[in-house]
Formats: sequence, structure tokens, C-alpha cells
Amino acid sequence: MPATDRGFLVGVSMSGGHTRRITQNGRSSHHHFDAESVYLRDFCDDYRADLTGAFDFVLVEVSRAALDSACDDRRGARVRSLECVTGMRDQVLHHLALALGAAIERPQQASRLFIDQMSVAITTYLVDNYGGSTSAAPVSSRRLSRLHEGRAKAMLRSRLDGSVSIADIADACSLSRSYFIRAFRETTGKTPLQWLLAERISLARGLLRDSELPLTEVADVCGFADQSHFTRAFAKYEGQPPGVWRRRARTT
DNA sequence: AGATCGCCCCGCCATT
DNA sequence: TGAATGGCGGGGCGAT
Repeated sequence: MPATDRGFLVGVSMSGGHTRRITQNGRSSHHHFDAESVYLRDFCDDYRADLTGAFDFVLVEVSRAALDSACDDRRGARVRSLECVTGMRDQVLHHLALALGAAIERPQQASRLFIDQMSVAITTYLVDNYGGSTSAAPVSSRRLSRLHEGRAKAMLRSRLDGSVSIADIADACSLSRSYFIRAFRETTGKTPLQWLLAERISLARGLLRDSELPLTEVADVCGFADQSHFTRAFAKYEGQPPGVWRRRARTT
């Protein structure tokens, strides 16, 4: 695999009998994996692995953003890399992988909250135990904490009637309005209003596709006070007006 | 954190 | 009658 900026990959061997030859930076090495063996990969590096024997791994991909977020949440210096001795055993990771694997084997029953929390647990554990070089000084993060992010998004969703202002939400997070807007943008990649608009459009797409509601009612349900404004906003976001979008969604 | 200010989102109306 | 488009003013958003 050629190098990419996808972050890191942690592989946890669930049973034994796997062997691989890894070629990286022109060097090759042989590794044997028992149950509970782990390896870590930085997607920044070119990577080639010739696999032999059984392959029974849980693979977890960790983005750099997730790594940064985990570092910020524990108020520590940001970790730049994750490193471990390939093939070393790690009982904790093995158990975490077991729990995660059991949950995602039945996706229809899986609790999104549980999987999210497991992701946080695994990432935090990786930072604590395999965090490599760190930034010299703790980065003063302007990202929202997970608590504030969740609270802000919940308040924005409840704001469909327009009764809650951005200042109210910032207050609820004990932040100034300007700081909150910036932190929200750096956390989600969107300003609060842009994020809310994306939520509304997403809701509208579902109603257009799966219901027979006229546009006026779709607009109302999605928090748009009048149909003309809804049509305009939808067309700007999706590139075509809602009626056209609906007909095309039905025919494809 | 708080003040400022330009911009655009929103709601309303009209028209096709 | 429903959907799409356009104009317009006020107020809140978002950047500084």
C-alpha cells in the first residue's frame, strides 16, 4: 500500500498461526502472531506485507483527528505517532477488540453510543501506551470537548423553531460566543449554522425520498418557515431543487 | 471576553 | 394547487 494520510492502523490478532513478512523503507522482517499479538501501522509509510497462515484480526483505523482529540481530552501534549514492537502481546487491546467485535458483528443491534465510547477507550489506551514523540509544548486546543460538542449539537437540533440563539448555546457551554463559534468550526469543520443546515437538508432528503409530504410540509418539519426559502436553500446545497431531486431519487 | 461590522440567512410577498 | 424563482428588509451570524 502506498503512503496516505489516513492516520494509523492497529491490528489485534484474535487467534494464533499467522505469519507475515513486512517490507518497509527497504527493509524486510518476519513476524509471528499469536492470539493477543498486536501491530501498529502509520499509513504515512509505504507498507508491504506477505501473509501466510490463518488471518483472524480485528483492525481499527485511527485518524489523526481522533488521535488529536484523545490527546486534547486528557489535557496532555499531542502525540505525533503510535509505535509498538510488532507482534507483542497486549491483553487489554485483545479484550477491547473482543468487545468491539462482538458489538459490530450484529450491526442492526449495535448501539452507536457503545461503539463511539469503545472508540474513545481504544484511542485513549493507544495514546497512553503507544504514544510516540509528542509536540514540545501542549497545543492549546480550540476544539470543543466531547461533552460540549454533544450539548451544542443537541441544542442546535432543538433549535429548529429558532428559539435558541448561538449565544445561548455558547452560554450553555460556558464559552464566549466568538470562542464557541471558532471551536465548533474547528471541531466539526462547519460553523454552527452550516452544520445545522446540513442536518436539515439531510432530514429533508429522507422525507423527500420516503414520504409523499408536499414540499411545504417537508420545509416545515425541517425547520424552514416557508417553502420558497426551503426550495432555495435545498437547491443551493444539493445543486437541484427539491422537486427535481425527489423525482430523480424515485427513478434511480 | 467583549465590541464591531459586513454579509447572508431567514421570512414575507409576488409572480409564473 | 403545488413548486420554483425573484426581490427585499431586518436581524443574527461569523470573522476580526
